[in-house]
Amino acid sequence: MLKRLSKDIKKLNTKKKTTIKDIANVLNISAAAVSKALHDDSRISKKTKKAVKQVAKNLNYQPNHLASALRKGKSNLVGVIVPRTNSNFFSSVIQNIEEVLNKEGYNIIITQSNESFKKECDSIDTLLFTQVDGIIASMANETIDLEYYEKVKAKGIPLILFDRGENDLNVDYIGINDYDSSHIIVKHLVNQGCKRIAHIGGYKRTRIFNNRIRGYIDALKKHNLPLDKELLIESSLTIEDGRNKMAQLLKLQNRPDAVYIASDYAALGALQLLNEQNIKVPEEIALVGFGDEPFTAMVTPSLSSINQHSAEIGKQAALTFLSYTKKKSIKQTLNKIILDAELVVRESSNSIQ
Amino acid sequence: MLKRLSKDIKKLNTKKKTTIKDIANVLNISAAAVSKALHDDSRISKKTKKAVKQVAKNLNYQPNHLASALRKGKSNLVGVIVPRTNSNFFSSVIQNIEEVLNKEGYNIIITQSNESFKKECDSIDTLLFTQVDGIIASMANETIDLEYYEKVKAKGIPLILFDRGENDLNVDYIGINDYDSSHIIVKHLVNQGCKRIAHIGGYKRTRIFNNRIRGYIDALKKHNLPLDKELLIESSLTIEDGRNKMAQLLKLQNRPDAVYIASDYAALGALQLLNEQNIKVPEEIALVGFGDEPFTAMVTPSLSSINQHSAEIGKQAALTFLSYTKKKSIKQTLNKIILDAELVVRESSNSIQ
DNA sequence: TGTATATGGTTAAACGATTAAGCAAAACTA
DNA sequence: TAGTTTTGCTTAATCGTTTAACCATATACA
Repeated sequence: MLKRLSKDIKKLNTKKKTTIKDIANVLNISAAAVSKALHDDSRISKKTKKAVKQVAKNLNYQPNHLASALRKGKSNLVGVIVPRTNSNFFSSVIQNIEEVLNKEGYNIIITQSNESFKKECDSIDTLLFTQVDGIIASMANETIDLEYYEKVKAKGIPLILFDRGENDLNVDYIGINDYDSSHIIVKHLVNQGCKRIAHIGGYKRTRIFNNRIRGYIDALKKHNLPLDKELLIESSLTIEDGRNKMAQLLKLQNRPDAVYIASDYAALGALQLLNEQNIKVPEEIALVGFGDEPFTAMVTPSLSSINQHSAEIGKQAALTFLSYTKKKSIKQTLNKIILDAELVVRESSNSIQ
Repeated sequence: MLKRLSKDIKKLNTKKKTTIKDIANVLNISAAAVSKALHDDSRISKKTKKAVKQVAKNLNYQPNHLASALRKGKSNLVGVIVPRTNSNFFSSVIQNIEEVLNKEGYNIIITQSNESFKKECDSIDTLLFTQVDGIIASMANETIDLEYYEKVKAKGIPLILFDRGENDLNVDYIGINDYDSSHIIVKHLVNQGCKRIAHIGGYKRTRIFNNRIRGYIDALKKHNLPLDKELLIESSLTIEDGRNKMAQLLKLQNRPDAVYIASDYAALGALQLLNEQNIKVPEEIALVGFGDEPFTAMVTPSLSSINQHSAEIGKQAALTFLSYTKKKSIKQTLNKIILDAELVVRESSNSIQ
């Protein structure tokens, strides 16, 4: 009796969130009925449903997501791990993932690894701790050890990789055809009359960059151009490093007449150096970047680049995750979606204007 | 009996996650004791604690975050809303928020409003639905109606705003001194000998941009410069619009000799146009941007800009949130943290080199 | 020796929503 | 009219963790 009283007092003091129980009390029905009514269960009469929804609105009822998640064993949360968010590619991918998943009642948790392996492992732990229903990730440059991702797989949580991540994990992957992209670029440059085409590529250990390098090498061969090792450089692909590696190329006795750079950011650094040194682009040296970041259209001269279809990658990644939620058994299979990339030709590689 | 059997079979089939109950069973103690042991409760002996932790490790126990969140009434999740993530400022703020909060056991959910009011409202709903313990936000350009934020306040969920968001909501705010920043910039330009200083500003309705505009006007007055309405332009501050508004300024009979632009992105657009038209920066027109994005140091000529202390803003925002978690009663008070901004002088406004 | 105080737990009730199982009343069927 | 089906709910268990309240035993103290 006393207990009940203190409880009632408590109810008066604290603006408690309304629960289905509160609704049930008002209508003198069971909480179960309320739950069912809110979910349009066929076993509840239209009249009751209407009443329940009305009261829910009046009391400003907000379902307790934690409770239903606990009961149902799923959180409706999807974790997204990206190397960084401040590139247009990743933020666009994220935006599209969010758009698709929100419609299906999922929310996303974004974490950035900042290209750090350790931070990436922490992110995975964090996401698992938060009981996400799935993880969509693009790996950090540093990541070679896949143990943490195996952990996710072992838990039976759907894992989808995009862009960075094609590897031996045997999980779904969405990305563009990096090997072909290199072919398209080299062919374009050859058509422009270039004969000494350099490549400032990413780290070979990262599969996508390795594919671009392989594509570059094979494309040279295809066009009967010799492979000059001085013209093939590994880079971290930041703006600064693009600048540095371009400086390295300029020091060569026999300079390249074109440079294909595996990232727009590095290409921007390279372009700035060329501009400063009054080296004419594309006349003296043609330039092609990768990623089609918005600024490529805005710099002078504008940068040719590869459109990675970030929106489509995001959508496909989300849809791939959703396909698992509809299956009964979660058996991860290697399911690669490889999109064709598209070369956007701009001033930096277009001499026939 | 049959029921119990089927349950046991189920246990064999599905790799069920281990719970505190499983640990309790192994050690023949109660689940409550396990819970307490894991939380280093003083009423549990060292011996038991040690045993519990050992078994937990062996069984690869991962606490069910949803269950504890439900029970404790808090999710240990903090929502972060930003206009977009693909600017260095916001991604740096986010990174620092995350760093501080992770240490205290909080995770963050990032959502981007894409400068859309509607998307921002959706984000708020989403975050409330996910039962976040707090929201740290920077408002979209569009946002004038504060009803949704009032909703957050009404629910008693700590709300902290940064950068965009100084307004009448009466909640904590962390930002830089925009008014003073304008003064610093104008003073610097005057010192460089500039006499006709233009300002491409943001939308007046957004308080921070309005403060920059007010600062600009007052600073002109202070230095006995006339205010020419033609030289004060409102802009969306994108790269494209920076270009357009600069074109507008170039059309004037009496061109400015300096332009102070309220965003580095717009400043970049302006700079590109000037470069294309071979207008010398800073000799003919000096340029100062805002935000100190990394690319300002990389463009030619490098752009002078205002350092907004993104890292510090992120840290302070996180710490402000944490201060609420330690208080008993959540009484939101207007608590502004205004950081002094810092002008980084680069080539675009430095004629005395 | 009897009482007080630690010590080291246990029990059981929550948190809020979901859901399998049950059950009464109404409606239909033959 | 008896039996079956449908309708529309209720009951009670459950998700995994936390925590207030309780209890037994050991130790301390006078």
